Amino acid sequence: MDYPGNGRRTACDLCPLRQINVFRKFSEEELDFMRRFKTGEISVESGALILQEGVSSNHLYTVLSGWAFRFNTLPDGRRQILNFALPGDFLGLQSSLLTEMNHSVEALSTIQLCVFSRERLWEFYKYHPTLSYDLTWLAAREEQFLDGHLLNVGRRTALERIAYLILHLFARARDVGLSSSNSFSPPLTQQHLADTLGMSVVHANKTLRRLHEMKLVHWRRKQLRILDLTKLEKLAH
Amino acid sequence: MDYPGNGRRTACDLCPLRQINVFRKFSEEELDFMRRFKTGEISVESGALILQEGVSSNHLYTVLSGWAFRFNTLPDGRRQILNFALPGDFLGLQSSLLTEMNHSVEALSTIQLCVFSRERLWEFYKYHPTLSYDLTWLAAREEQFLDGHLLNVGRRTALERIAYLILHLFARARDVGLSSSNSFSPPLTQQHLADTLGMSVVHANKTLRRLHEMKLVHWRRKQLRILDLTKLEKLAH
DNA sequence: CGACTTGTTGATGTACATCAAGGTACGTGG
DNA sequence: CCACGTACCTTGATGTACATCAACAAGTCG
Repeated sequence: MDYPGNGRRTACDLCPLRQINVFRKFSEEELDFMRRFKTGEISVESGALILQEGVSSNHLYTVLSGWAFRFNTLPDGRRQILNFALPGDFLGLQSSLLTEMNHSVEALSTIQLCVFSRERLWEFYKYHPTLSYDLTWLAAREEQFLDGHLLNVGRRTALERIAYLILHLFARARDVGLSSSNSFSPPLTQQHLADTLGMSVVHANKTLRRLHEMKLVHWRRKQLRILDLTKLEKLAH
Repeated sequence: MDYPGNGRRTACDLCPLRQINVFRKFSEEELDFMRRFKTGEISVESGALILQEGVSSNHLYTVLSGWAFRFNTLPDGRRQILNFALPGDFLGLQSSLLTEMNHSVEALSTIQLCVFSRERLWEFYKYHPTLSYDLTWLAAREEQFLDGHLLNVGRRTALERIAYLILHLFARARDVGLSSSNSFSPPLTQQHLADTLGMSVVHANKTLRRLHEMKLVHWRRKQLRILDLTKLEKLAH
């Protein structure tokens, strides 16, 4: 494969993210294209919907700052959180490629988004193979995350599940520079935790408390400190 | 979006699949490219591994006939089935785009595969935007399936989970012409069922039995007949 | 040569004790 | 006020253990 640099990349590089060494450098031509592709920026308040199931949005987004989560609900209200979106993540690709979205996206904090026109996605593929390759790369990575979460809720015990999720979130936060050496600030309630891991809030609370007593983590007031990374990793397998 | 025909497509169209109306028609040029991209065909016996976690394969596959499943395991042997592969599905895209596979793929029946060279995937993007668009489309669809499965194991009851999975498999089999009006033949054991839905075999058996008693399905000897589609759909939400 | 046992294997069915997880309810605390 | 904490009882799910059943292969006998 003669594609240059097989590391992490994103599609948005006119934004603050350019500084972060996580993403590859774009060529002048690509940057120029991205500038024209971009239609604006918006800010969404915590708790507000960014994308809604069933609705086919005309927009594509990348996250500039803040957190969001993708989720799905059953008619009776049961909710499953599918994954979290952090700076550099793409939102709404599904509704652009497939006929309609089958999940919603809600902001977890105030979130800054870069807006792209969905209609011009095809130009991506037509004129910019490197950028479209990146897009598929992002889709494949998201798939990998989902594989991990499915294994997590399907086959791990409650304690292991929380450990795994904490490590996943920590790694993701670290990758975009949102963590110090052993702590970060996921804007999650225990309800979010429960809905991500497929359990009730009560049980999530009890289990998290247990992790607390084991002195592996310290999670209070939206601040999460990892006290024993090695043991936590061993617990999560 | 001026991309022609926004329906279902696959990347492989030199193969028997061309007949199936599920896939869009390829242009002569695309067909020619695909012919050169293809490096051969192989047949894999039921139970054998097609791709293995951690190993970075040099091959990409499309399924010509037969069933397979993607799965992940924990060090102690607990297994989670992530999804099933049917004719027309792509296998091994992750290992081509990302540094390594984080799941394995095993044949559920004798399976015929079309083999492509992983090294030349980049040519896809460089010279054939329509085909690379298709590839991203497939990745997005797989992501949608995974979203559905995650909601399933995370938030549905055991009974609902089985109902949902049966409907999912039925729809997929129907789409590639592997079903009659109300029955098909998924080559699954109850162990596969349990590992897909995140439950024990015993519980899968009891719950399936309950679905049987409710006269919604009839599943014996690898033959699955749906007796009451409407009720089954209502149960699965 | 074909039909009839027998043994083996892998999948399925079922019972029981145990345990993990759920739901309601009501507390505290920032 | 909303998120977190915790107690209580209930229910859903697990694991072990063992019985059954169909499929297949090999050997036996009419």
